[in-house]
Amino acid sequence: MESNLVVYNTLTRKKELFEPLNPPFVGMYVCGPTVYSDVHLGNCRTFISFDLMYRYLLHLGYKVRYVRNITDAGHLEGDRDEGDDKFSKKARLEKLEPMEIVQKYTIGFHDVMRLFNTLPPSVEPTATGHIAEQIEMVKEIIENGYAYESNGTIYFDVEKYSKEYNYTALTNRNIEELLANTRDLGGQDDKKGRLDFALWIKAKPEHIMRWPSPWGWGFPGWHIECSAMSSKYLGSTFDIHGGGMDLAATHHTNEIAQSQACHHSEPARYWLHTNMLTVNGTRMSKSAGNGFLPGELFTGSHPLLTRGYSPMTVRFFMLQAHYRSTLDFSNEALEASEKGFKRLMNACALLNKLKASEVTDVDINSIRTRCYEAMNDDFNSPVVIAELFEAARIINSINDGKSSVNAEGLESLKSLMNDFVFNVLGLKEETAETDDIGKLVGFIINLRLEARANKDYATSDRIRNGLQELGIQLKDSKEGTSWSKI
RNA sequence: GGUCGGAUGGCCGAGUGGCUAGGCAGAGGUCUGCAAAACCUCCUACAGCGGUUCGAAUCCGCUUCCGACCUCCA
Repeated sequence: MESNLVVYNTLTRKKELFEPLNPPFVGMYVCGPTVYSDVHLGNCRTFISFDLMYRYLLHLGYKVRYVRNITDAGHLEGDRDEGDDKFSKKARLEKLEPMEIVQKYTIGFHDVMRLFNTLPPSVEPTATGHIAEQIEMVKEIIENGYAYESNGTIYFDVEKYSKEYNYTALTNRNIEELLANTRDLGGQDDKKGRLDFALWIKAKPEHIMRWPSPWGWGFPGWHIECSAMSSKYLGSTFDIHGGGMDLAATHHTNEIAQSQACHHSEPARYWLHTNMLTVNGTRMSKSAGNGFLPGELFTGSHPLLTRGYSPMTVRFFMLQAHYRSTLDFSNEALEASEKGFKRLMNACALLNKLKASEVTDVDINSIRTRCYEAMNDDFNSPVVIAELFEAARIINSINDGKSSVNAEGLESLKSLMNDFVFNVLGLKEETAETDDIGKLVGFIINLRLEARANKDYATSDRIRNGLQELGIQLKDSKEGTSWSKI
């Protein structure tokens, strides 16, 4: 299988031709959410970005196994041995069992992902469902000499590892300086070096989420789950590993170290990182308290919003920016996206009503070519959208009788929009009109038509204005009156 | 402090050596009973200062400002 897809690889800080290990199969692992609270829009952006990539890879004909985990094991709030695990803390606050918390927010996450029209991953493994695999991996890392036990907790020995491997490959930082800082500040915990991180953590008496292990009762460190689950489902080396940029420095760096220490091979060949969603220029995050919840966005209940925006408006808004750029959130930007999205959807709807002519004076194939070029250039969805607006202009122009297409051109226009708007970008029409409403509106339109024929414009306008208030907009043209939801 | 990434027209955002996206907003026009939608036209920007070049928003250097990561976070 041949493709010209080029992706930006964080490992090399360059765009590289994407060549799967075993075409046509592609293995892609994306770090999923920690389900101890509602996902916010920043999380959603990442998953929408990877949904775009997943959809495009599928569109190109790859057989993709897309693995996205659910983190549901009790990781600590801080990096130290002190403090609660997030689930237990939340469980106490909500007076629930930790696994009730997990269930509640997992369902919430899935609901939101469905609203955003993301395709479900092929496998969605949970950390708690793979404790045995994690323990096995920790054992192997110990056997290979890259980890040590200290009071029932197992730490990864970063200093030792960094002598043989490039620990800072993803971030390009100077390991000597990092280690130097480490020793100065050392002293807390039972670690040898402060860069060392826990693979397995001994449970304190108050910890509810705990499992037996060769080192006593405990729970896995945060990073090991992704290493264990990605290698289980995708092999010790797979094609794409993705996640938010904030995970690169710590989580992904440690994942690479664990996998290398265990399997002696790079876990993934292409590391793809999505950029942050910002509010007033600052990163949206759980801890900063500036996170928008999807629900607040859809209903407009967030204090910073003047009104609500639909899931597809938000998806479209996000796809209008490249996944590696930061994207700033504002009312104005959302409003602009909402109008643009409707324009695109209206054009798609019009497409089914167009009639073919004998001649063609529009060029659809070059638009399609440019869409592929854009997607092949590191999934450049904003450029694809720009091209689709050009197609929308053509569709409207044909509808106005100012341009024409032959049957063949009309078909390629239809497949263009179907492929890119719906399949690749994953957008969908939200104003699914039921037959009943359609019949009702049709009946009212006919009544109004009679009024207009009698030049009774007062009645005609009253009907139009009334419908407008109910969210239905009438549009008069030579061919008759059409309508759409506002 | 270290590492990395930014600064694009009224706003949001692509691009990244010559052809100078796109959406929204704004102006004018066509159409229309009037609207709406649509179409056409206009508004043509790249933080500042130097340098390289026939040519730079795009490359190089400096300056200013902003952000992310280095601590849980997509």
